[in-house]
Amino acid sequence: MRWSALPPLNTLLPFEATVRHASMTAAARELHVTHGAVSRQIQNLERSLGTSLFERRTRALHPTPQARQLAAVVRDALDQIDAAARQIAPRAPAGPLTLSCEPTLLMRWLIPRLPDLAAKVPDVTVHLSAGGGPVFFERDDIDLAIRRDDFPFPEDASRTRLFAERIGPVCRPDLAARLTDAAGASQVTLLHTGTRPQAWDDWRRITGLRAEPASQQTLEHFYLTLQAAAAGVGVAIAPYAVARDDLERGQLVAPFGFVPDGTSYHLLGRPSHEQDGRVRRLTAWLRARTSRLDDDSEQV
Amino acid sequence: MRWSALPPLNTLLPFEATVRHASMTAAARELHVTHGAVSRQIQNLERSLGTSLFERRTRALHPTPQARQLAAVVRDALDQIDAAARQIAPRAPAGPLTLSCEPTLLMRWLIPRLPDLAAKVPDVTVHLSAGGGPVFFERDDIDLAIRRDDFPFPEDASRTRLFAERIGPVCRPDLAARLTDAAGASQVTLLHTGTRPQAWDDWRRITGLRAEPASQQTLEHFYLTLQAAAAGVGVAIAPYAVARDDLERGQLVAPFGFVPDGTSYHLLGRPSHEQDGRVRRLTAWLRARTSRLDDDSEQV
DNA sequence: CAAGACCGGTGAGTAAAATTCACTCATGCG
DNA sequence: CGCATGAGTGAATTTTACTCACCGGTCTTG
Repeated sequence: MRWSALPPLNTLLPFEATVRHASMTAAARELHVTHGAVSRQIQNLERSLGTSLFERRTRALHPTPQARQLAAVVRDALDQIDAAARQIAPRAPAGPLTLSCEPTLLMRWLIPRLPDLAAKVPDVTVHLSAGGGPVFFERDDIDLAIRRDDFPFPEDASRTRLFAERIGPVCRPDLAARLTDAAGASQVTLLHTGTRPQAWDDWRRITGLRAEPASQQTLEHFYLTLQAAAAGVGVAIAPYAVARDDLERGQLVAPFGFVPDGTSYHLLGRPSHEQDGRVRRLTAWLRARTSRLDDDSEQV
Repeated sequence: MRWSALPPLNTLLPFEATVRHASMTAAARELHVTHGAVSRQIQNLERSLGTSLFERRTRALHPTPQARQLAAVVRDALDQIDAAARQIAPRAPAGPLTLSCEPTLLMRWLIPRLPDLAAKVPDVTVHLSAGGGPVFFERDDIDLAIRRDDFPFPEDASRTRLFAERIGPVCRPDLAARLTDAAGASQVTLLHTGTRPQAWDDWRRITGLRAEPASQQTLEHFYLTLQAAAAGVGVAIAPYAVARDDLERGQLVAPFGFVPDGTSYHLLGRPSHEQDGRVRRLTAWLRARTSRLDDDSEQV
């Protein structure tokens, strides 16, 4: 009998986000779901209340005054619950969190974004550790690890998918023209990476494109390969995530774009830390910052 | 990043009810789910918070102080949301609600409970209408109807299951001895009911018991049949719900108990009234009052 | 002014979550 | 001791949430 008008609680988060953004699509992005999911939850809520909550225009969504008011109440109510939950949650150990990550992703993606991390999640201190392959949380004293799912993850690790791997050839802008020119393509040097020697083969298999190199060269890590590519040594094959900043700066170009190779990067964590607020905030930040990398429209 | 400690919202209602009752089983009863469902939601919540919320003793559950506090916050937060939702929900038309119901269930079950209804749901005025069979909300100006699912319900009606039909023979206490006595059983008069002529056959089929009556008699409605049984005319077959009060008063006894016949009673409503607060409150009251009728332990 | 991007709605299919069912265990009670 | 009661749980099932792929509008842009 109590709370007879209470709407389905699962509709509240999508609703609140939608009102805040005045957009279902934006809310969906924030919540890491599709716009369809938000659309349906809004419909649930409206059906439950028996009222429409938005004025639907074609490109814009206008929350009604009642919707704004309800959203404000919801925000407030959730704030209270969140605060209460925080108080109850076991005090997190104050020490820094150790995050393990592939060397190149670390150097070319994560480190340049540390200032943003420090700004957005000021209460979390992160220790960075370069590493790949199997994760041993206890042995290596690691709290979180970013890994590509090209090997089986520990059974009990918590995992959050971050973004799909997409690879593509990159080179100095002035070399790009040669690649599409049959005569020039055969005079190009292919740059291989020691830690992922099959990358070129993968790319050829996926795209069906051929590459008949004049010569080949292998460097241990992607950051070295990219360095060589930027120096004009040849054409490297690289993950989009690590090449991204160089592409934006114009130091490298990707004449063939990038294609998914079927693998994805995940954030792995100790199951016991799943409800640690710092872990949650760091996870949220990583998800937010990597969601663009997972976006096909960013295929360049 | 906001609300990083927010627990799954669906766990809040079971949690709040469990704290209030200091019992999962009681909370489950209130929410009309099994205790297992509550148990699992509590586990979800505890996992999400990373803390235990109850001290588990064998027969009793003690909410921790933190749990009490969280429950209080949750109550408060849900109150706010409920109030806001109420304000937004379209003003319900003020008129009385018309409830249609089988004549006997109306006379022998609902009418005796009207004082309780008036006490618990004071803001709802109910018009009662005796009727059975197909429901025509519009034509008959009916808002809600209680019906047994022995015929197809309207496609678009909202429906809430209330309780399982259970039938059994009833008679005056002094006649009961005869029924189990082979010689006496054949001298008994079977009382049939016009609106459900196959009830005795159903019962024989379900129980496998035989009844070789000296004579038979048919009366139109169950309330007449029960009246005759109470007068000692013979043995009636009746739904538990309508015989219940007479059994408790000792006017009738049910020497063979009651058995489910596979059908159930449902509350049907106009889909447009589903979010009407008065309909919700009336539905909640009916569910609460009929849940005992649905309880196998009440098989007498 | 057509081509494409963007937004929200939606049918169908799928994944995930909630719930039930049918048990177990532990224990207090007559 | 046998029974009743309340909670936990593995497996199955049902319900709900979500995704995917598409549609129809409309605003933008070359």
